[in-house]
Amino acid sequence: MNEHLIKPTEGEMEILQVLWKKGECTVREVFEELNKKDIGYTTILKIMQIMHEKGMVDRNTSAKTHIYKALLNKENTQQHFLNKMIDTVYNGSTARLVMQALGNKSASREEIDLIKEYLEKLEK
Amino acid sequence: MNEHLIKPTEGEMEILQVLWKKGECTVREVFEELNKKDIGYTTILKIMQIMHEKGMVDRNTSAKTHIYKALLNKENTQQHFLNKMIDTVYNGSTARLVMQALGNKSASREEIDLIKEYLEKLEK
DNA sequence: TTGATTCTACGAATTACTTCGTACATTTGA
DNA sequence: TCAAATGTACGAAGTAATTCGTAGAATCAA
Repeated sequence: MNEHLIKPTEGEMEILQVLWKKGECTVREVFEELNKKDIGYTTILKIMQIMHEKGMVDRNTSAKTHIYKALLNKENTQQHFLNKMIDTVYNGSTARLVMQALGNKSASREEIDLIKEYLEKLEK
Repeated sequence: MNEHLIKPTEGEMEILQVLWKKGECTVREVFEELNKKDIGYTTILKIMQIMHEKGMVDRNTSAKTHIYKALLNKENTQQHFLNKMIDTVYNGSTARLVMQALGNKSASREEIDLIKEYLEKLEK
């Protein structure tokens, strides 16, 4: 797999999130999902066209309004970013990353329980 | 604190890693530490100069060879990247990130034990 | 002392992402 | 039917990071 296929930019990543969540989308749907930021419709369109050129998304152009679909696998893509981050930000230490993630306020009680369960399963 | 102060680029991050690890460094030391990649000496120099303009590093210019030192706090900076990643890559779920990190081959037995200990401590 | 080395500074080229205006086609609905 | 709305395509400008060549100063070593 080509490198660039699994290296979406930040903007591409936001669009991928929407595609992963909703399955298939028009540009307008993505635009509306993201419209917290003030960013133009044609900007989203352009990025999605570029993603198509790069092979990150598939699109159905049989109707006037094109329907887009992610071609990148969510888990692989996340893993890619995770590995890169462990490498460049945590100097290769998964444990450092995990502990920092757990230590911050963003990990709730439920999340921590979830993780403990997961660890028990990993044991076996 | 200005936004850009805690948003090093990828290249800047690699240099910060070295500065955090070694404390104080000349450009040449950073260059040598990173020289796995084939990247020129003046490139590193330039980035470090830009980091200085941005206020990310301090430098002592009393001698011909300048000595650089990180001004960014390691933990804050890592936290910043982590939060951003949880947000843009894991849709806000810390647990998803942690479990994926634990599930991959990069988490060794020892690292997992370390994390379990850490969780026990968190309990109290 | 003087030639080689090492260093900084500067500037320019390159690359890549983002952003949006505009043109033009299609669809819709009054 | 025809004006408004909605859509795509295209190109160009803006922004930021990376890369390195070259010039000139300082240092070093024979």
